[in-house]
Amino acid sequence: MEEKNLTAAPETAAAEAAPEKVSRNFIETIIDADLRDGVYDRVMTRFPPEPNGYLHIGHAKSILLNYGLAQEYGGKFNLRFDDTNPTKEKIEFVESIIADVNWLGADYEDRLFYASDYFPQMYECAVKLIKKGKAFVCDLSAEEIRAYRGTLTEPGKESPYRNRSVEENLELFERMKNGEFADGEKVLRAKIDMASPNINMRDPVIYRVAHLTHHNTGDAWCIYPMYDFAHPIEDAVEGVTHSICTLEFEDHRPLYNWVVEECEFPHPPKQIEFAKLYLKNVVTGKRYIKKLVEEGIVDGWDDPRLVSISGLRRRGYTPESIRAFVEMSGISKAQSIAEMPALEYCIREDLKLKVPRVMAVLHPLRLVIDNYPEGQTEMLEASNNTENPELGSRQIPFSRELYIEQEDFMEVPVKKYFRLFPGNEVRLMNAYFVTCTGVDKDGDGNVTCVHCTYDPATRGGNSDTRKVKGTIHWVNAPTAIRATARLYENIVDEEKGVYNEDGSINLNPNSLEECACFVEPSLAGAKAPARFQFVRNGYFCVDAKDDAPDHPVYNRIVSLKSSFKPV
RNA sequence: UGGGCCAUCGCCAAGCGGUAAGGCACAGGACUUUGACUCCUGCAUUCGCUGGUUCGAAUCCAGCUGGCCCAGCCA
Repeated sequence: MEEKNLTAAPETAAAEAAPEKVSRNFIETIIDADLRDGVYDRVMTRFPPEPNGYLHIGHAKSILLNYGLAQEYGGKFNLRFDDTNPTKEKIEFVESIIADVNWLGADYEDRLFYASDYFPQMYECAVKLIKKGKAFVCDLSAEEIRAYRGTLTEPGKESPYRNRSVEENLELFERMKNGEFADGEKVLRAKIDMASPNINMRDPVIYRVAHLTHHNTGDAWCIYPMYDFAHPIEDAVEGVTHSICTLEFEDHRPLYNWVVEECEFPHPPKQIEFAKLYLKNVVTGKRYIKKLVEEGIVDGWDDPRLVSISGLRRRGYTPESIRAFVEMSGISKAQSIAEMPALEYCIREDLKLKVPRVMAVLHPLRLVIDNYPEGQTEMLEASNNTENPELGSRQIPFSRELYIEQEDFMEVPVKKYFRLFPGNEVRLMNAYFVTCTGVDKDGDGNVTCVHCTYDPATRGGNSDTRKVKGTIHWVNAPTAIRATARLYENIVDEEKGVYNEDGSINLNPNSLEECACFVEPSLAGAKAPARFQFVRNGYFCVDAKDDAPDHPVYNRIVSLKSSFKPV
């Protein structure tokens, strides 16, 4: 006890001086040990997408994890397209992936690679295996191979072609390369163990014939390596030290290690698996999103309701907020599902001090200040961000006619309502105290206009004599800019989960509300990706796709939190 | 019922034999020219279960239970 306290004191002092110490994740623990034990003397990671679709939030975790690790250890990070299967890959996807990785800020410097650029090395590795008697050309059909593979509980049977001579295998493999065989006619297989309890080790196919034009290598090849053979070679060739992938590849690790060992790479990379990032009540499946796009339910792969990187970008999320979310979510091997409120917290937190806070009225209601001089307009000063003075202030016009939010007026107030209602006084933010004196109604009894009187002594929103409980925002009617605000909600109906019983997506019919709104004149000319807080409403950004000079369009990134819940 | 992996608060997640960090969410309260922000306060006598080892176990051992992944010439 005594002794512990004596030693604890200086440690505590040191800990206070040092930046806050966050616990290390299991991958960092492994890398620390590797560096300490001299297994590696540097760190190189990589993000290896197949260019067969768009990236989503789950990929962001992998990108930022790999990039972050390289940064942390003063190492290198590569972007590499794992393009070994031309049937699924398109240049369109390589372009979108590059754009997304760049936007996220994962800097691969000049190290943008294509697995297909290593086809010659891979071919040489295959020849080497054949010469070592570790690979053979197999004539079995796909169906036969499947049948010979055995099952999860029964061992497989060896291929009748397993014991071909090295010479014959060499000749046949070369003829495969030369295009003498049709697709599916022959494959090259690793010779490992048909009785292995790990099915990946039962003489896996490592090369197949495919007479196809590849987006990068054109018609140079008609044989293509399989992932399990290609990937370890890609990593080894680039000098990757820690090859980080997701959990479903755990069973492939023995094969990964077999390949690097049999191909005799001097500094073999190490595969480490972590759990993917899933989000609750979110659609990430390619074929589901494809369907939503095709049916016109969403506006393309970058629809702001999707969690594709491009969708998040268009929605107004910042790379910083996504990085914060990924860091907040942590790295482990436990299958996990994060919740949207955590992501929303991250973007609010990021934008809080960074963006101007301005006034916009989403659902307008006219307000007339009857005792304000007709035809007069005055300019009032408003802070751009009350929590960050560096953002300065601006002048906003004020006159007799304004718009306020429909929600901010109730003819018959509910309990604890401290906004505008007949007889009540509120503050118009940055302007004056006003008291509601009455309303105008249309033939159906709907309130069309609220009448108030103002107190000239409260200019700027201050009073020496009294306080008001409510402060509401407004825009000056004559100078307001008409705009469209898109209010997004989850595209999935969260009450019932993502999928219906028939497997279709359980859509939220209210996932998009388009408002004809008014914004204050200071927003004139704002261009994407400009972001703002619309005070009391949420964070918004200029839509990158549909915004036009004569018709501004704003996307709601995220609403503000609210503890006001009328019964 | 072969193999691999996982199991700590509603959701993430530290912890690595010395007596349960932190974040999100949530609930109170203070403050407030945003019912926001900020600030306080609360939120696992307990770590899937059952035994065992130990002075001491979330941490070690054994058995069980539950979940995820694998039988593409996809990645």
